[in-house]
Amino acid sequence: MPELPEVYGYQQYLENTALHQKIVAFDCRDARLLKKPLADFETSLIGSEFTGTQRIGKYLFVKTSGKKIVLMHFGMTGKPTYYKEAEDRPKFGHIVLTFENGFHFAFENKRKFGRWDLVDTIEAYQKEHKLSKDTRDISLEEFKAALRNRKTAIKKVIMDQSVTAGVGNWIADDVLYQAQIHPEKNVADLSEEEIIRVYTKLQYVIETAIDLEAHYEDFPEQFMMRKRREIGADCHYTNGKIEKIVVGGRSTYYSPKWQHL
DNA sequence: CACACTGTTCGCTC
DNA sequence: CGAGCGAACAGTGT
Repeated sequence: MPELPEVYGYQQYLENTALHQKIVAFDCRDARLLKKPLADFETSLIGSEFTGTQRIGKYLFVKTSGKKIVLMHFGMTGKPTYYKEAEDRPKFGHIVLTFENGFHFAFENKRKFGRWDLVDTIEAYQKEHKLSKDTRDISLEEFKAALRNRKTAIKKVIMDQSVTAGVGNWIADDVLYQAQIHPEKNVADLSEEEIIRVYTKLQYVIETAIDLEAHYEDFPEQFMMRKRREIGADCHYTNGKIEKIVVGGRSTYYSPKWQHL
């Protein structure tokens, strides 16, 4: 599920449920979800509180009253759930915190691609992992600079978290559909005007998704989100059909009549 | 049964 | 060193 708009929602959810409460227990069923030893999480979290959040793309940093910042990455199938009764623990709630008031915060992760890490500073993490600025915060000039010297398909480049943080497979397809650019078009062959169009639609698609709380079925009809999983759907802009190809190893939906190479 | 999947990371080549 | 590429990771859903 999570691209930038979903993680934006998870951030709001966490802020509205889990801040400023003493953590009394930390339970993790599968240590593969933890990038640091379990004992480090226990030491850092038990007795502390979450105090605030900062999100960069799909990376959610949760500040604590202790020394460490918790980094939550939801992978492909993650989401948070706040609940009261122990028996309501979600089936895939592999990491669960318990607060002093008895409520729990679960990190659901069906496919176990999600991760929790402990970091000292967000800036250091960002630098070390070459994580770009959040897509909503990147300027046109910064975006242009990040594209310079790249020589591969535009879709791969906008999905690169070191170029702009937050774009995933679905958003990328919609951005290029709205910008009328073929997903396999080489970045080096894009005109200045096309780059501006990509930047503008990147902001547009993400703001639309945030406004609609990432409920893609509620998107206006002209969005590619509405056509996914429906091969051969009608293109909104032409009398052509939507086709599915593979770009950078990911399923890619586009309209050949609308998006030319 | 076979295949697809909203993401990241690693190892390899150039 | 850094870009590009493909595989690997894990488990569920169809």
